[in-house]
Amino acid sequence: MAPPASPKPLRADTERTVRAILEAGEQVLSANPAATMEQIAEAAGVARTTVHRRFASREALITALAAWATQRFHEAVEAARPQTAPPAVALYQVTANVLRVKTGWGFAMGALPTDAPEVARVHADVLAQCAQLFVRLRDAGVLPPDTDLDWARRVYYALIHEAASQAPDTDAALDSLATRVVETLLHGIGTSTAN
Amino acid sequence: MAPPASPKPLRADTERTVRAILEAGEQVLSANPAATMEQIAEAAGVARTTVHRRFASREALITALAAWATQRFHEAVEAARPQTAPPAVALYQVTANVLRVKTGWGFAMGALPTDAPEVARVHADVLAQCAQLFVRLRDAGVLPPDTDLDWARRVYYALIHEAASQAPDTDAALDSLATRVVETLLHGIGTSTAN
DNA sequence: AAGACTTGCAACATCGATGACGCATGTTCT
DNA sequence: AGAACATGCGTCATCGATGTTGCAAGTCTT
Repeated sequence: MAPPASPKPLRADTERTVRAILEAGEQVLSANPAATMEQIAEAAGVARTTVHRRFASREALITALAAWATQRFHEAVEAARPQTAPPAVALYQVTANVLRVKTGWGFAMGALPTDAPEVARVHADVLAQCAQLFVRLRDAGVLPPDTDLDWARRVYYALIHEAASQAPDTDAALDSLATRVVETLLHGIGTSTAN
Repeated sequence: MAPPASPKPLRADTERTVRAILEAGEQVLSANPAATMEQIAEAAGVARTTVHRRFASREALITALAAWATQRFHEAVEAARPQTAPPAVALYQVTANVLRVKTGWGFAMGALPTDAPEVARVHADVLAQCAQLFVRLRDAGVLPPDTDLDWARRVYYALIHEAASQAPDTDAALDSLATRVVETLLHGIGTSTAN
């Protein structure tokens, strides 16, 4: 559907519209997965027919949306260099980057059993990088050797998801949130001397 | 809609059907919030018309579903005596009880901005009890004095939600899960000596 | 067993969402 | 400026989901 080299350079006009629709779609659908095309169009500031012109069907929009959101998510992870940076640093960077991007992506990531080929691949890649990062964290001694890495990853996702529910408005707030997520992930919320 | 003393004792027949529909509704809608009445009816093993006979409209079903799930949730919390039991014990008990009940209630709790009067009241009550429990945990020294109680509660919810994604089949598995949730909540997943 | 109630089935009506056009009016690119 | 393209708007067709009703067969209560 979307070859690496775009076959036709879209007109500036069109690209803006497509972006607006995708962003609005993410926004609206995350709030209500059963939202209508009209609601999405309205949120995007375009006519309903325009949405249909750009995306043949509702399903096509959903797929494109998943691909788009996944792409942005992937970029956020990549930018943290999780493979090469010191694992503790990478963990923080990934957290901050993802929190910046994820302003209500709960839809495109969670509620989407997208069976599109490309999306699944990128998604799996992100998952693998995340898993790899946790392995490095364990090997670096940040996590104990007997850590259940699957549980660790899921807790991490859950914390990020929760933290992302309040959108940070400034960079300071973003860093504050990321710090909180990492701290909670590693040390929990109890008194460190307990148990 | 549902006075404390039920005006007419339902026939055994009817009650079974209603329960089946509610359970199926919870199950199906948590998997797909946009599921049709037919899918719910099918999952409940009844005809679609029967669903409409018991619940006037789709909205009525959703509302009843919210009320029902909230009720079960409330019972699970109550049974742990969060106000009187030692806070650490209560935390564990609440966790275990909720995990037992919540086999895919992600729908009725999260995706439901139900504005029904009774539901909202019970929901608020549960929230208050949870908040109160965290206050008691803090006062008991399990949590540090400067704990952000709102963040603590949200992390707790998120962890339970995550843990509930894999339904425990035995009591042992249930306790194992509850332990894991409480441990993670208090100590995180990092090495305890770190930082 | 008899009456009251419930369920399944089939048929029907309705309504909103989806999707497709054509046309007049902007926008963009060259 | 001029060609090419995108958009908004109104219109129309279609389809699936919702909700209703009548009737025959089954289930529960007493």
